[in-house]
Amino acid sequence: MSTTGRGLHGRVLDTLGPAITAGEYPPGSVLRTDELAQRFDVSRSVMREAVRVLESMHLVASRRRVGVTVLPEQEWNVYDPQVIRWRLAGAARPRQLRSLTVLRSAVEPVAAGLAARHATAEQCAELTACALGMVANSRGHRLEAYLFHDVAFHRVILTASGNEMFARLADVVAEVLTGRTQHEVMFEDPDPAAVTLHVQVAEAVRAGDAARAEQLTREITVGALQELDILAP
Amino acid sequence: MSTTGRGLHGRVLDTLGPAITAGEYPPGSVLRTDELAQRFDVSRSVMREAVRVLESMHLVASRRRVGVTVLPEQEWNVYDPQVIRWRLAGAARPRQLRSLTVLRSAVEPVAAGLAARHATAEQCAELTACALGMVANSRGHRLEAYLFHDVAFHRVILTASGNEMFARLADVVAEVLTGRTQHEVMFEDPDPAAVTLHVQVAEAVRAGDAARAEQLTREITVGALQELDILAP
DNA sequence: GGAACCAAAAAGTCAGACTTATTTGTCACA
DNA sequence: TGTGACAAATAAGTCTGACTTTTTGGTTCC
Repeated sequence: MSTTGRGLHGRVLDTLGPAITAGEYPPGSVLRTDELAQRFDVSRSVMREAVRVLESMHLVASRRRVGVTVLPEQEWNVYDPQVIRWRLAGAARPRQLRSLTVLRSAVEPVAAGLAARHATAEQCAELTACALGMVANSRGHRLEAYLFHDVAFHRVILTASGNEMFARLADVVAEVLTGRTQHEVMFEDPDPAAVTLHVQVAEAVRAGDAARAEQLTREITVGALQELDILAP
Repeated sequence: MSTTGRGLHGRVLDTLGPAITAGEYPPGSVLRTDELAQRFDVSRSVMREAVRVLESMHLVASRRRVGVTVLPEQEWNVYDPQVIRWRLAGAARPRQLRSLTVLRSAVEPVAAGLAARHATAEQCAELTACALGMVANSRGHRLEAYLFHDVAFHRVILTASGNEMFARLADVVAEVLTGRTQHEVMFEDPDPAAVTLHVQVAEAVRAGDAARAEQLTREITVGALQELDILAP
């Protein structure tokens, strides 16, 4: 499913990346390239490539005569899909899921508003199809099929916004939605109110009603926040 | 000021990164590692490290027997600070500035709302100081000092939100604000209404009035959108 | 006690030989 | 004529060993 895997250096990253993002090496820890190369049984060149990638993610900094230093969390490129995946796979998963859901609550309503202005006829059709698919699978433990349409729905919204920054969050949102279904609400049918909201958003986008699309999407994301007990008291 | 520079591979990236993000090599273009190494007069190991970094940014994909293929724009990690810097430095600057401003308009109001709930007394004080600094430099062509406080203001809002994803956008917002001043409005004094809004946001955050902080910040970002002729008709 | 100097350590760089996967082209066979 | 298997070419991938450069920390001398 996930990650690079391509090449030896990718194999090393699959182990080292999750370890670092899991906080296994506290910030300030010093690693030595040669020792790592030995530990992973690869040549120094391969290990150097792996370190370079970690460095470009700001997970570590390499300094002469010192070694490879693990950087504090606030330095990390937390928008790097790879980093996000590593963190979602580790103990930081709940916190990562929360921060991503808050990000969603900021981005998706605005994206929906823009989609209402910029969506093509084709995108409107696809959006409606997704909403209908959600309705059709909203009862009777058809969570897998429901999730499929839910993910597709949000992906269309984000790409139809016409903003590349929003569009690039589609994969992240997909993983949040998938993760939520697979952990919290796995056994219950989805909230009927949420399903209705999706249908209404599709309508609003089709009608070109930006304000309404934004407001309705805001209600959807508020629901997502409440699921995680992130409330506005 | 900017970029890595550290090491030979960094030097290579300083040239290759901007070239690729500028679209100098159309998507699908094939580069060969050996040829690049020759062109930049570095060893293959160094060039491989550079390619690995570009690969982790999803700017290129390396495949055996084929070469290093330039990926289409929609694959790029557009949230990577390095990529953002490269694009801001090139011909794509206006478009990049626009998409980032739209992102700001989505994120900052929500961040301000969260800041109103989570900001410490110290952060509130700093925010007020920033707002006052803006007022003090809002007249008489003191744009540099004004910008300094403006940048600091937005940085405090984003970090005080308590959300790591928002906090990591502080540098990006800083560059947008700086870029805007250095190009568009360089010679005019800032809009008095905008200055007032900043003061009011600081007040709202201090008072813990999340809804008001969010609404006022929304007005600020709407102004930023209007400056770039991104309107809501 | 401070400044200059020296030695060690670890990353950085390079060159060359070798391996492996993938593509493309060719040839034989149906 | 089309199709499948096989062979050759190609470029990335890997490994090794020697060398360079920077930085740090200690030591010595004034």
